[in-house]
Amino acid sequence: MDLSNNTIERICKIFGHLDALEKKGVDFVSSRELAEEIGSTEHTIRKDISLLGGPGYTRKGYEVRTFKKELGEKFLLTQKRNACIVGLGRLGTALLDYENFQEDGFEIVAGFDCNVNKIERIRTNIDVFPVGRLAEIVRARSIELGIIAVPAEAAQGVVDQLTEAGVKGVLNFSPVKVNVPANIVHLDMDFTNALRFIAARFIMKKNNDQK
Amino acid sequence: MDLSNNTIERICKIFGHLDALEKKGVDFVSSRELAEEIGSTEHTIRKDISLLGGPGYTRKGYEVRTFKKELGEKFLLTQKRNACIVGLGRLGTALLDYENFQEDGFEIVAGFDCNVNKIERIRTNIDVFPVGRLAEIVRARSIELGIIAVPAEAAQGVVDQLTEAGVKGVLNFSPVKVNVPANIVHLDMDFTNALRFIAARFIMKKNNDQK
DNA sequence: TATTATCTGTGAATAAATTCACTGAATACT
DNA sequence: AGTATTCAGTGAATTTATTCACAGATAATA
Repeated sequence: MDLSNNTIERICKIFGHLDALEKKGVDFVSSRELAEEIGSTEHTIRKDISLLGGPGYTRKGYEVRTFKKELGEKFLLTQKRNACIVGLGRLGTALLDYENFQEDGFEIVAGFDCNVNKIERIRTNIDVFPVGRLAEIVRARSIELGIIAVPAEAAQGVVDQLTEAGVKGVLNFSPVKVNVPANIVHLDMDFTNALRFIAARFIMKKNNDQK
Repeated sequence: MDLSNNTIERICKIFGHLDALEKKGVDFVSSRELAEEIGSTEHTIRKDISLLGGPGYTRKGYEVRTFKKELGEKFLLTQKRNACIVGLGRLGTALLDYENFQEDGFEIVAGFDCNVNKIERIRTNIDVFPVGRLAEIVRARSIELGIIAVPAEAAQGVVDQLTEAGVKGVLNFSPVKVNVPANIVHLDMDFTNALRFIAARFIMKKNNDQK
């Protein structure tokens, strides 16, 4: 099984939507509805799902509960995955109690910062530690995912420590590209780039409309 | 000129990297170096750049200063773009003084929240207002970009108000898909989906390695 | 029970994105 | 000088992703 990044991204969105539907008590959902919800086409969705062999029912669509369960078992979040946040500035502390993580199978089990004063001041029910204890805690708590919320200049160092300590994935919020070993998955979320992207898109749209 | 989203995304990353290089005092950069930095190939980069008609020099590459300037003029950030943040919880306030925005041509000129107590308590040099004044302030301050940091259930309503008031782009941090009119550019940044994506990728990677 | 409508699943067709392969040009080196 | 090297630019080839088109199946309808 070899899914493209595009497919994986859509599958993740589908999973989120199935979760919402399940909570609403909806039993079935069609490829058309899913497509509309996640911003794609029914053809693409069906192709994606066909790669997973998911069972769909004529004139009904996919059964929300079993389909979600299947996706969960196949590669998502059957078991809880432990994560940690490194860098407890404004963004890091905001992420520390971002409730949606917990709801969705990800548990933040530790926070780290190099500034001990900051650590003492943080009021949260999540344990916080100095960065010096990172490797130790990552191993002790079976942390699989590292979330980077440190300033640009510190990001690569933190990533190195995390991968050294054995995390399997890194979500990078710092505004620099980080290098990770080939066997580690990582994703950059650069807010400035996101704004640039939006600005660039609407400039282009304007140009095209003028034509 | 009709650039694909992939191309635009790469161009944005290139722009960011050119900015960093300029600050370091580097004069020229090759397609190979850019590719490595943004995680692509030199071929793709050259194709992207050729669509813009950027001038490259034999055995030297692209001149950092002029190339960055060209990109800026073409569609990015020649002039400052005003943005606002709606929702001043932990994430919203963190974004309020995310310094990188200012450095990069985006200026947060207002924050909004429905909870007046919260508004009064915020200590920042950015003006904050009740959501009721959103349309008024968006117009008065020529706000082009809206950044959504409200809870899921409030997101669509805020987006509607923002687009009604005339913003051109929306960056959505809430964990739901929002609908925008066709002429508005928007981008969803769902943290949970990002973690899911990473988890899914590394599960797949593990499966492939076992083969 | 027959008919119609709707939805999946999938091979084929199309479109899009990436990579290749090569030309031309300027620098560096001998 | 002359030669080798490195880099941009670009049409062609290839790969990848999306869309189409239709068969098969079941539910709804009459």
